[in-house]
Amino acid sequence: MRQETRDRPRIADVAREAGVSKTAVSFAFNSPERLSPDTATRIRDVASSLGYRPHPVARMLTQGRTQTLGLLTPQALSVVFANPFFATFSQGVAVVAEEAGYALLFVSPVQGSLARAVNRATVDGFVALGLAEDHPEVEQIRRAGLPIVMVDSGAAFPEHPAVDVDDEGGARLAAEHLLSLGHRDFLVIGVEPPAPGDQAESGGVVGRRLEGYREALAAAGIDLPDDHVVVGPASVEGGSACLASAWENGRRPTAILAMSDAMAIGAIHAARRLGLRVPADISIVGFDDIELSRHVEPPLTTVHQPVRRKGEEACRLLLSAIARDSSFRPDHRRLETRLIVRGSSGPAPIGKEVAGGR
Amino acid sequence: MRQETRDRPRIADVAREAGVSKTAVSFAFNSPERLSPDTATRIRDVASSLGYRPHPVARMLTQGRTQTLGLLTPQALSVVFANPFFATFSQGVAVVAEEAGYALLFVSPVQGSLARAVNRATVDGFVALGLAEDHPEVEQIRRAGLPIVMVDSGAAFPEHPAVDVDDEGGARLAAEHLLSLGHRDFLVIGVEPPAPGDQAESGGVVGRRLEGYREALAAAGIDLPDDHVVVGPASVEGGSACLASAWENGRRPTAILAMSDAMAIGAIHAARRLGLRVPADISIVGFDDIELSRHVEPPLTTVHQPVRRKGEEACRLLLSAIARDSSFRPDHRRLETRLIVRGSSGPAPIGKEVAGGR
DNA sequence: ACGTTCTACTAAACCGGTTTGCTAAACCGG
DNA sequence: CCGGTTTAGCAAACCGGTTTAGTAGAACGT
Repeated sequence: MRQETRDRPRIADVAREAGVSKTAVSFAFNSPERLSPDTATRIRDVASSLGYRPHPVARMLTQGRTQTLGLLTPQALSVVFANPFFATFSQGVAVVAEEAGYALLFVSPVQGSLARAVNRATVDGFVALGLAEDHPEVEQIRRAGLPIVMVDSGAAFPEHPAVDVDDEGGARLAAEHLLSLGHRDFLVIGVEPPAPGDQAESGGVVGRRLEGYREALAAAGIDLPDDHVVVGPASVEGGSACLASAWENGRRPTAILAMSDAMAIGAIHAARRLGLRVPADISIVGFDDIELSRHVEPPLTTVHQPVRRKGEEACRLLLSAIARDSSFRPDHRRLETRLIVRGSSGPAPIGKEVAGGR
Repeated sequence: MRQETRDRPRIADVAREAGVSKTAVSFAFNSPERLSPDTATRIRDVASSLGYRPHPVARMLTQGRTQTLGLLTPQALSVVFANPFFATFSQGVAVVAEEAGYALLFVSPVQGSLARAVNRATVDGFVALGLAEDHPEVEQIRRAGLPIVMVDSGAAFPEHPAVDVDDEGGARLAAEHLLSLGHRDFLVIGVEPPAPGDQAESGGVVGRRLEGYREALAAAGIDLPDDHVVVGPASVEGGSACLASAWENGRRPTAILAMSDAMAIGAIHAARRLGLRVPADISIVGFDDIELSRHVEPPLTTVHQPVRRKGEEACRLLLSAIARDSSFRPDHRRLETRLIVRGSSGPAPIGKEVAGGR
C-alpha cells in the first residue's frame, strides 16, 4: 500500500495536470480515436512526464480479466523445478501463452494449502499438472467460474478438458522390447510419491505405467511379483538406491524397467558399481526421454513422451476454453508415446536366459 | 468479464443472504474477532454454501499488494525454459518465495515488448535475471515504486540491490587449471546472444568470463588472438558446431575453455567425431556445473557457480526490500565460483607441448 | 434560420472488495 | 439509576481505474 501508492501518480493527477477529465485520460490510452488527435497526444505527454502508467490491478478489476494463466502443481515449486520433465512442460505452456499475450503464474501450495493458493491466484484459467482423482480444488475452481485443463490426470474429471499421454501403451512397448531381447527376469523401478499421503499426484501415472508393464509381461506368461517392484524418489540417487537395495535382497534381474529416466540413469550407475556391464549383463529402459538420456553412457533406451507438446496442447485447450465463455464440449486429448532404442538395452545374457523372445 | 462474473457470488450477495452488511462479511473473513462468534460462523456458512470466495483482484486493489513476485527475463520463456541453468535458478527463487507465501509470476516480453509486460505485471517486486546496462525497463520499474533485484548484471545499477557471481575469477580458475596441466594452445567457445542486437543480456557474463580467461593466459605470457575465440548458441549442438568449424579453419588446440556446460558437452561429442580422445588428446573445461555434467562420459571438468543459491539470495534481497518500504541501502552480493575437476581435463599431450606448467 | 447529426469531452456509476467513523444496545461500577 | 465504557454492526468513503449516458457546441443540410 505504501511503497506502491506513495509517489505513484494516479489517473486523477494526470487529468488535473492536463486539464481534462479522468475519462479523457482513460480514452487517451485505450481508445484514442474518441479524442481529438492533439488532445490525445497532449494527455499522453503529460502522463509520461509524470511517469504515469495505469495501475494493472485496477485495470484487471474493471476489465474482468487478468491476461494471466495459472500453472497449477500439487507439489512445492522446489520439487517441481528440480524435475527436468517439468521445465520442458512449462516451456510448452509458455510458448503458447506468450504468443497469445498471456503471462504465466506458477501456483503451488501456499503454506501447505493448495486451496489457498488457488484463491489468491489472479488468473483467467488454470492448467493443472498431475492433479489426480477428486482433488477438491478442482471443484473450487469450477465454482469460481474459471476454466481448467487437466494434464496427466487419467480419466478423472471427464467434464474438464484434458491432455494425457498413453502411459500404459508406452510401458507396454518398453516391456515388449525387453521381452523380445530374451529377457525373462525383470525389476521394475517405480516413482514413489514425494510426500507420503500425496500419492494422488503421480499415483495415476505410476499406476498406469505399472499396468502397462504387467500386461506385456502377462502376455508373455510372466508374472511380476510385488517384490520385483521397488520404489524410490524420482532422482538419479533414488534410482541407484533402488537397484542397490533390490540386489542386496537377492534380486538378480537381467532387465530393469524404470518409470523415470533419472532413476534409470541412477540404475546404470548402480549397476556399474556392482560390476555389471550395461547392456551386456543387464539391460535398462527408462521413461520420458529427457535431454540427459541421450548423453549418458551408454545412451539410454527409453519411452519417449511428447512433454513439450503436452504443454502446448494443454495451453491451447485452455485458451480456447477462455475464449468461448460458455462451457463447450470439453476436449480430451491423448498423445502417443514411442520407444527409443539406444544403447542401454541388449540381448539377455546367455546362460541365464536363452535369447528366446520370438 | 463474463465467465468470471456471471454466476460468481459477490460479497453483497452473501451479505443479503445472511442479513448483514458487506462490512460484516468482510470482517467474518479478515478480522472475525470484531464480530460475535456465532454471527461470524453463520456468515461463513452462508458464504461457503453460496460458494463465495473473495475476488483476489479486488482484494489486491484495496490492500495494495499482490503477494506475487515477478521473475523478469529479457528472453522469451521458450528459450528461458530450455536452459537448465534457469530452472535451477528459478528453483532457488521459488523456494524462498514460497516459504514467505508469495506466488511467482514469470515476466517476459509480450509481443516483443518487455516494457509492456512489466506494465501488465501485478507484482510486489521483481527479480531481474541478466538485465544488463541501462535497460529502460529498470527505470520504469523504479518509477512505479516497485523494488527490483538485479542478477548477473555486473556493476550496472548500483542503486539497486544485486546478486552476482565471480565470473571473472571462475574463468581464471579454469584457465589456470589448464595452464598448470601444460596446455598452451587454447580455443575459447563463447555464448552468442540468442537474438542479434540482444547482446545486452548475456553480454555482461560473456564479457566477464572472457576477461578472466584472458587475464590468466596473459599472466602465463599467452596471447589469445580473436580467431581463437568462437561463439555459438548456448546448446550442445552449438558447442559441437563451434569446435567443428574451428577445426576446419585449421585451429588445433589442446585445450578448450567453454563458457557453458552444454557447449562443452557438445565439444566433447565433436572431438570424439574428429577422432580425438578426451582428455588424452584434448582437454575440455565447461562453466556452470549443471546436473548433466556429472553424468556425461568423461565427466566434465567445470567451474561451479551456486546457481540455486543465487536465486535464493536474490529472492531474499527482494523480500527485504519489499518489507522495508523506504528504500534502504541497496545490498550487493557476490557469490563465489570454484573449479570442479572431473575427467575431461588432463595433461597436455606430449609432443605438442611439454608438460610444463609448474 | 432551424432542426439534425457529429465531434469532443465530461459526470457519475461501476468493478468487488476493505477500512474508517459512527451509533445503538449491552454491560458495569458506584 | 445514571454516566461511561465496551461490543456488535452499519453506512459511506475509498482503492484506481473503465464504461455508460449525456451534453455543449460546431458543422451540416435544406
